[in-house]
Amino acid sequence: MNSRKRQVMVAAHALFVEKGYAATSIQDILDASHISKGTFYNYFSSKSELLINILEDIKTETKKQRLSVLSGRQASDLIGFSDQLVITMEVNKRNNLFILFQGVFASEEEELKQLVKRHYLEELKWIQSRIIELYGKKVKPYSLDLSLIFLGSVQQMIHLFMVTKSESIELKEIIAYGLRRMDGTIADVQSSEDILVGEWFFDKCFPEIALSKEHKRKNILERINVMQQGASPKQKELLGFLQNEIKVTKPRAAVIEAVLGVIDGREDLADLVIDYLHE
Amino acid sequence: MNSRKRQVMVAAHALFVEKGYAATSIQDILDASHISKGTFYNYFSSKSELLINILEDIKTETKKQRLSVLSGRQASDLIGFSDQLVITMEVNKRNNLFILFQGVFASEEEELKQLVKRHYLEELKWIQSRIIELYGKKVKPYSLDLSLIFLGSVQQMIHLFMVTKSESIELKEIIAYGLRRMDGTIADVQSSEDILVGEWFFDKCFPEIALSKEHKRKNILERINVMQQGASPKQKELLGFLQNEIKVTKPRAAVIEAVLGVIDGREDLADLVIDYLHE
DNA sequence: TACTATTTGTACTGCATGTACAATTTCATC
DNA sequence: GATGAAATTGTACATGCAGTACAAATAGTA
Repeated sequence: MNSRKRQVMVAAHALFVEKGYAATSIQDILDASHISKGTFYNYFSSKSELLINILEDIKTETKKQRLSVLSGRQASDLIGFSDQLVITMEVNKRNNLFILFQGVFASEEEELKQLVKRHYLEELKWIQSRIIELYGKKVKPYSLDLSLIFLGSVQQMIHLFMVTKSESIELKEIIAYGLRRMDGTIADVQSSEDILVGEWFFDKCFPEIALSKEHKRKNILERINVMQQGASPKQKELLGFLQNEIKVTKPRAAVIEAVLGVIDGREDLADLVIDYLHE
Repeated sequence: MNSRKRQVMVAAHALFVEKGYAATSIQDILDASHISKGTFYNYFSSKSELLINILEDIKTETKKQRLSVLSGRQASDLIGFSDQLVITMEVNKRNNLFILFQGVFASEEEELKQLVKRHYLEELKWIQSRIIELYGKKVKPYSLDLSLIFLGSVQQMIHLFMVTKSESIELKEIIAYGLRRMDGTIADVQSSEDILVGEWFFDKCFPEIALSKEHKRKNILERINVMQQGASPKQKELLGFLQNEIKVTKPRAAVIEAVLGVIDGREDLADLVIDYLHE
């Protein structure tokens, strides 16, 4: 990316984190990044568009880190999930995203609001899919409820600690506590068969956010990429085959299932692929 | 209150709910309430002070409604708690408080931020004390954790429905679901003796928010007031005695306990009073 | 009616976003 | 090193907002 543009984004990012979005005027950004107003409006049509750029940067950075945490581990590894959550929350904290999002949500910039909304729904969807991967298909009917309870609890706790400026408790502990509660809650909702939102909420209300076929495929390919890191040549060959076959218009389901049968740590992948093929 | 001031507050309140705080300019308020700028600044030193006035109105209104819901019922009545929560959340929704608070939190008005912070901590504290009343002293060590989980889950669900503009689920259902989960969670944390925040968090971090002696006394007097509605003359006499005795510098504990022994629905009150006397 | 308090209208300051554009600098290419 | 296109700058300008100041008009009251 253009170095001037990057320069502005870095300076603005720092200012937003330090003083907040609303409190940072464009003049502040011009001063901090040593550029003129004209140049600024060459690259960004407004302060809010600048923020959109920054947020998208953060988003892709988070996604990358989350995937790298998982490399070499199974998708059904609880520690892996916990680490992913810690990383996510740390990024949020480091970038003051809680405050930033709150400000955006109350602002009048429609585009920004949409971005934050979409980001929220995607994060929720991600937690939901990870919960299914971790706890198995039996929790599927309760997966969205569980996600809401988990995310809500954790965020509420973080919020309390931020409000009281209390540094005594670590993100890691909060998330670990939330995950411990998850076990109890799963047993609870399963035994009572108690459902509030239902697993298909997204598909009904927001088809564009729901895991579309493309979305699922991308997911699978990403997962395969992660699995390939450090795999044996034989495993790599199998994974490579899957990668190509998935992309084909009419994947040969029987062959794929056979290949899946001899892949190490296939369980999570198999679930995803079978779900994908059967749609 | 001065009718002009009220007139401004009503108009501004409507505008804030409709368009949001940030999006409402003072000029909008002047137009809507048909007053001049001069008059506005006679009554309020700024837009944020106006909002503070409105929020305080809403707060006292909520408190009043919450108490009236409880009249004629025991404090340990789960339905009563549920109704109180529904009322609270309905007020929040009607006044767009979620959005309003978010905006405030991201703004630069220190006084407003403090108000919202305090309000949040007080609400949390209220939920905590109600949970103890409802589920007994045995949940005390877990009461703050439970409050955070409950409030977080419910808010997260409401947030999801607001973001997706889905009207299909009622506040009442959400709260009922949250309370059903509470039972499971209580069993869970009790059997594992798992504590994250600890019951004394407020006392350690925020002594001014914690239930001070005065605060507790006020609480008891309010509760007695509620109990007096519709009570028999005899009961009223007993309650009236308590009301006076509590206010005294050195309340006669033995007498109070004797009187408590013959009051209908004394259990909750007795807990509060004994806790108050033993401090 | 006369006195007082409230209310109004208007004009002003200061700061913010955003536009327009001519003047200047930078930089690759010849 | 000269040249021309592209990037960058500085400046002036339009607009809208919060908040101040104050003289003039109005309403309420005794």
